[in-house]
Amino acid sequence: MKIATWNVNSLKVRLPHLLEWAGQAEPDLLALQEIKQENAAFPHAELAALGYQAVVSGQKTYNGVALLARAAQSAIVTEIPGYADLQRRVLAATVNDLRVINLYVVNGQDPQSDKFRYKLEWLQAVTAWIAEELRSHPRLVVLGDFNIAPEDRDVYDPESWYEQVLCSSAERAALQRLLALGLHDSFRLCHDDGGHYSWWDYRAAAFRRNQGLRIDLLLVSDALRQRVVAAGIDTAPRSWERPSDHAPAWVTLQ
DNA sequence: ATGGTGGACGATCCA
Repeated sequence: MKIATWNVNSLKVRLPHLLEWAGQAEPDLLALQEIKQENAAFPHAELAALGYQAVVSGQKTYNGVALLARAAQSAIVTEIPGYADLQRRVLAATVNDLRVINLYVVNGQDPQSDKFRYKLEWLQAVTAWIAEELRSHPRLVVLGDFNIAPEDRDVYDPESWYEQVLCSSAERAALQRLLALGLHDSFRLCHDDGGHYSWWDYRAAAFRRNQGLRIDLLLVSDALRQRVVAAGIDTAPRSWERPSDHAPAWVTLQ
């Protein structure tokens, strides 16, 4: 089973890339972030033609997440329990024998900003929710745009990113608290080296120079760890015309 | 060089 995540940065603009990539890569399950459109605008028909059924938590202008799957999805959750949030950033579903949680983690802008406080508060609420989900769903995948590079080896220039947003110790500690629930970064179960990134700034020719960060993650629970066969990031779509600033990341499970 | 680009939307906000 192949599972993937992709921040498409506007599904309206990126639908041709999505159809092209999904048609080639053939994931069984694909989590999307930053679709930036309302549920009513979602391109169900185009994706159904590729064999996908979608569940959507859309929002106009900003945010918005979706889950595409070849199999039926059930027990849909679009809110973090007990945490009032107008921003559409989470989507959970049960697919086959897996529980899947799609996250578009708050960016945070700058460690001194109000948005950063929101990021940490949001991560705390999500972690509490996932702890609860794990109790009833031991076979859990948490995937999405985490807006956190877990370690310096996930950053092209750690010195210039030191204590900057996406890399700060406060964010990394929050991610570690999530992982400590019994989740594993599937990419790191398969690869030890640096230089692998999933996001490159649109500016300063960052992709051409491979100046990126690995911030799009697929976490698997203890019960799924032994089923991980391979993991990777498909950088090709980032080189296509008018790309998302993120590349799709994936994991295959036995 | 304290910038640069891109999406949404229609002046800035967000990333």
